[in-house]
Amino acid sequence: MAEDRRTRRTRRALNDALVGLVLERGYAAITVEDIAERADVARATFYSHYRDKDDLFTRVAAELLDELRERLKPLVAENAVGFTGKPVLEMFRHAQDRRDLYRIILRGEGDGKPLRMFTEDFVRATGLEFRKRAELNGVEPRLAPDLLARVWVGEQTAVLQWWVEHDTPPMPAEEVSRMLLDLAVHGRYWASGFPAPA
Amino acid sequence: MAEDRRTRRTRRALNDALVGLVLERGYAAITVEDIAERADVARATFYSHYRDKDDLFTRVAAELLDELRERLKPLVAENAVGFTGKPVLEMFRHAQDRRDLYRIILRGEGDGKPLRMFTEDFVRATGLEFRKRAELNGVEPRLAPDLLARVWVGEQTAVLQWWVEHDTPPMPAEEVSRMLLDLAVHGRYWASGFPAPA
DNA sequence: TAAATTTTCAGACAGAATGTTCACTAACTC
DNA sequence: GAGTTAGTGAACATTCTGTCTGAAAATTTA
Repeated sequence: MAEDRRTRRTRRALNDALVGLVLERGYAAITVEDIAERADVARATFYSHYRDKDDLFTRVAAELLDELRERLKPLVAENAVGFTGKPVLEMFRHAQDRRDLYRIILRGEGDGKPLRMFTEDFVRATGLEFRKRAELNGVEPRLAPDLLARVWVGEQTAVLQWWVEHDTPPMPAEEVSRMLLDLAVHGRYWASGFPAPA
Repeated sequence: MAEDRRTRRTRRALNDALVGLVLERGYAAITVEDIAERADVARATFYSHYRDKDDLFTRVAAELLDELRERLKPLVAENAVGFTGKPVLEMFRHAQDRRDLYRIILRGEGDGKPLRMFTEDFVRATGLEFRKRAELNGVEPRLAPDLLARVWVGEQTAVLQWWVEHDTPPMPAEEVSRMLLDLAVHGRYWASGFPAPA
């Protein structure tokens, strides 16, 4: 028995209503009533699907994360040797496709809970990757992989946020991900045009 | 006429109560009643000082920012030529002194509003600094200063958050700020132990 | 110290949003 | 077409909000 068409429809409508409203008015300013109204659904129906506003937002964010993981999976497996920009680029593309949702999550709406989910997940995966890579290539990291992962994730989310907040993209996904990679590889002196010190 | 001692006392009590409660239960879970109770103040008194919960949090965060700016001021003026780690170190020290407040802000409590204030302010100052420095030294940035500022702020806040979330600091302020600086200067290949590619 | 000013207090109030329940109707699956 | 499941709308108690009292307490000022 496949999922009932009605539940699919109302869930979808509620998800969309949430994202739209949060984008317009901010998470704190909207009520369950508002969401139900925009979705054209009775308020009681909302509660038969989600415990509360938070529950809805959390699930929407979790689904986005699943979607992202799914898109990244084939790319991370492939390049276990060196750093390539492929996963980074794919994330920017994903953000382009689902810009509204990325926006509100990266803004820290919902008391930052969805953003924390996103970040923590990201840090975990990155840290793992860094450690694996160091071991595989027999190199000794000069900095703790955990710290390195935080920094890398921090950079990426900062730029991602900046990028999605523009109504019209300030540069294509390819360009911004290339810049980010160059910066990570060469460091800030390189990027700012200064000659590197001793 | 100096400020009435009573207002100083109750404001202080309300500020502390807010920070403590948010740390324990999260911003969304606490009510004005809770804050007033912990501060041992009538609820009506709360409203004679602040418009609502948000207003209180916003002002507390703004005061922290002022405090930080005050501590940073002498350090940024002095080193207009090269990059030194002094302002970074000072920020970590400030975070150490006011750890609880830093924690809740960096967690994105209060729908991320205080965090956005923090970040935006930081980005603005950093961007300005970058531009000034490039001009002063007659170098041509390879990346837009704005983007560079975002990245730098993203790195710093990510590490800062990681650092304050430990009950006992994982490393002293001096060490973490030095690491961060090394990383920014030399880039990720250097940090991870890989030989830099062409 | 006394008078004048300001702040705090406790309680009451209407309004808004929450989360639950229920009997009924509509839509869907098989 | 029969049987099952989901959505409806209305009602309900509860909680929190923000505002407003008049009286009591603490403070500043003279």
